[in-house]
Amino acid sequence: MKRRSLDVVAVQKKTKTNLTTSHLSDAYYDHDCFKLARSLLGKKIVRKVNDRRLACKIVEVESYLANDDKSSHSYQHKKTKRNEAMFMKPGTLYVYLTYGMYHCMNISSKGDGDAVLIRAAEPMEGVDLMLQNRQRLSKSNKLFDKGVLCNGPSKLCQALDIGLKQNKLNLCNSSELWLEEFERIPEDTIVHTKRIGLNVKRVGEWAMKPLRFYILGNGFVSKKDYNAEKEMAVK
DNA sequence: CACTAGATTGAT
DNA sequence: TCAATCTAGTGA
Repeated sequence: MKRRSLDVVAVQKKTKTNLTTSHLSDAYYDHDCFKLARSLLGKKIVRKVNDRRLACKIVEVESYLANDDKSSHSYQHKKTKRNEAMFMKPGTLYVYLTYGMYHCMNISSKGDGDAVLIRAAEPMEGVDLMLQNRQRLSKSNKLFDKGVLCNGPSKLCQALDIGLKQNKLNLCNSSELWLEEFERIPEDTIVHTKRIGLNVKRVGEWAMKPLRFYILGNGFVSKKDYNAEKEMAVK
């Protein structure tokens, strides 16, 4: 009896050690929503299913704020059953169902109710399995290629098989989903532009705010803003 | 309770 | 340009 409990402790210690070497830490996520959003670009999302490792590089994100941002689920810090994860500690995953059939994944940042939507990623590891997931979860009969695997928030969730089961998951200590350091993205190669899919009539000025960030020149972004890119070239 | 619109995707 | 598909949010 005594012997067995010691073994359990040993296993836990070993797991913890492994986690600290690869997982981005609590401290990493504890930054305001703008700063975290931009720093997420170039990081690697790692998903483990049935001992298979899937991974992709984050190339596009958006910030959603809890104050006056009418487009945010946490608008005016309103907490509901759906958006609870946005108010949990930085590094908590917020997954929600949209249009009755798709999922989107966000990461809670510092700031009560603020979160970052992961909009697109570049497939890196386990591409075959990601293709299978997409093929299985989408209704399409067509065969997908690598280019359209993760170039949208719900496509990404399909490719990584992320749904409501993963809502409220802690990215700092989960063995099924976490972030790793990967590539440093220089500030001057980050495009700042308005967010996608917002109803201007309903959201007002917040629909125009530059709260979408993506890696300049990356081919796995969901939608490029050539005007914003041109503006950058001038500077 | 009835009704509406949505942080999307894929087909026409 | 439009349908799929369903729930949170709103208002009676």
